[in-house]
Amino acid sequence: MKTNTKGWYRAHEFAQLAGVTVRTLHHYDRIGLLKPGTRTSSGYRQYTERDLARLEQIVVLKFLGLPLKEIPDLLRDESALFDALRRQRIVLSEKRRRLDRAIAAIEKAAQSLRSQHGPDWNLFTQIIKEIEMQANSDWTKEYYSEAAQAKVEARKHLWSPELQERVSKEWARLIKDVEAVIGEDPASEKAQALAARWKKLVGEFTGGDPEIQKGLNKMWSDRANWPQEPQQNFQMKPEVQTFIMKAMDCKGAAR
Amino acid sequence: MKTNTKGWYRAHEFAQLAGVTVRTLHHYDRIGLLKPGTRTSSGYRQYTERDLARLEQIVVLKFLGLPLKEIPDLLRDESALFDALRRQRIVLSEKRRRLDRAIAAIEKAAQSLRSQHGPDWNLFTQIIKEIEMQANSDWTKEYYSEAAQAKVEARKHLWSPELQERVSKEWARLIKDVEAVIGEDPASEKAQALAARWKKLVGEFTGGDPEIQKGLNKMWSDRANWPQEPQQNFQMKPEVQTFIMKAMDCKGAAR
DNA sequence: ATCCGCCCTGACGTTGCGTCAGAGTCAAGG
DNA sequence: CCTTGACTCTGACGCAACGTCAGGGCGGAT
Repeated sequence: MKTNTKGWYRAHEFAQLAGVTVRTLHHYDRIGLLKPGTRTSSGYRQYTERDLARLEQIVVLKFLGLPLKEIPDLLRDESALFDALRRQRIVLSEKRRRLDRAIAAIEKAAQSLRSQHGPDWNLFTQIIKEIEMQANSDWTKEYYSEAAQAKVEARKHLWSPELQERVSKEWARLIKDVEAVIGEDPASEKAQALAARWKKLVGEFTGGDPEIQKGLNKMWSDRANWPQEPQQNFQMKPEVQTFIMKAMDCKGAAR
Repeated sequence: MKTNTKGWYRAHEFAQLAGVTVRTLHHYDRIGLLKPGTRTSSGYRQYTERDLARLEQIVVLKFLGLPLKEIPDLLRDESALFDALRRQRIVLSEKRRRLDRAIAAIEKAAQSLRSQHGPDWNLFTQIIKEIEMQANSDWTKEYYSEAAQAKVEARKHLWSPELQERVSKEWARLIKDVEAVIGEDPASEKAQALAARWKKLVGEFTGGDPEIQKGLNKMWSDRANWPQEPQQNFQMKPEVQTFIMKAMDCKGAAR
């Protein structure tokens, strides 16, 4: 270990070794991500070889787009790390798809604008809006934070085909059942039973993650179709949705 | 124009029409990007059909990754818009390349980790660092803001081969000349003449853009090699750089 | 009259540092 | 010994584009 003649690094050299700035080191220190083991009597940070190893790991994970506040956990728990990497791969692919769409939009627009003599905003807007629509058909984008999106994506892959099969069938039956009693009192026992089934299914689908459920509810609150993800289409009439919402509200109020 | 029975939209409906949130409208109002023409006596925003058209344009440009604060200019000046779109395409491609690298990193790492029985941080770190290096060989990333990067990229394409040829030759000569007088007084006339030539060349290379120059200086201040962009290598000894910096400082002080 | 839904204006939170400002420290040169 | 000059430290504000309360009005329907 040629840790320099002193046996430790000062901020500037340490930062250069890892290709970051001194400010970054201060930041990491403050948020507790990387604290130098010791300080001099005058308060100078003393970084060691071990700190360098950790910093390099941090830099790598940051490069992969992982948020700083998750990194401590990931460095402590290997399985969490692998999990995060799997999720992150999916997130990154999705980001790339979005970028591709944006690039395609620019190119298409530029093309049509060159062929015209002047700029045609209508055409321009239309072209890009079309491509935007494609993006929006990816429903998670609208209702989930990036972190939650990752979770959703991760869950998708945890889903065994059988589980998918079962849930989708149950959902179809449930929707049918609801349609049958749609005129009745949302506070009736029948309706309440349906609401309970509904809640349970949502729980299975979301894996009990409150963040994912929140997004789902948000979606239902202004759209009435289910994501057409695998092959199934859980489209339901607005009344079905309204009814269930009411029934669940009753329950909440009756609590 | 079926602008609703009232002839104008309230925040919520207007927002839904354009696929944004009310908060977004407030934001755009505050920053002056999109102000409703009128307000009711009680302060309610009244959006018109024309506002909708503008908002749609804004949404499109935002989708393409353009910063909000540039959008007003772009909507006013068509040539500026085209220019921005050209630059943005380059920026987006570059972003995509970075994403690709990150994805490749994860996949490579995952692969090698699967073949091992346990996780091997060294290997892992190494793999990703390699890929990171590729990214860093793209020098602009380290010293320019995204906006400035776009400008740099744009300039690259404006560079005629002859201009490139000329500048690179001049630069080589200049470096040689500086090496010859390196022991002398940075305030001497000779040195000052060289500093002037230096400044002029930097001006030609950067197109006079202060932001690009700033990045260049930043780079010089902690590294002493020129980007090996086209084929040329403008590597110079640290002393050369130090000397020129001093000479330029003298001039600044003598002002 | 009242209720529900929508509207308003602050104002703080987020992410990862950049960028001063003001002040102390350390090693070398005069 | 004192002065530089190169580093170091700790705040604290800035940025991009809103999200998310909090606290308090408006408007139309019942």
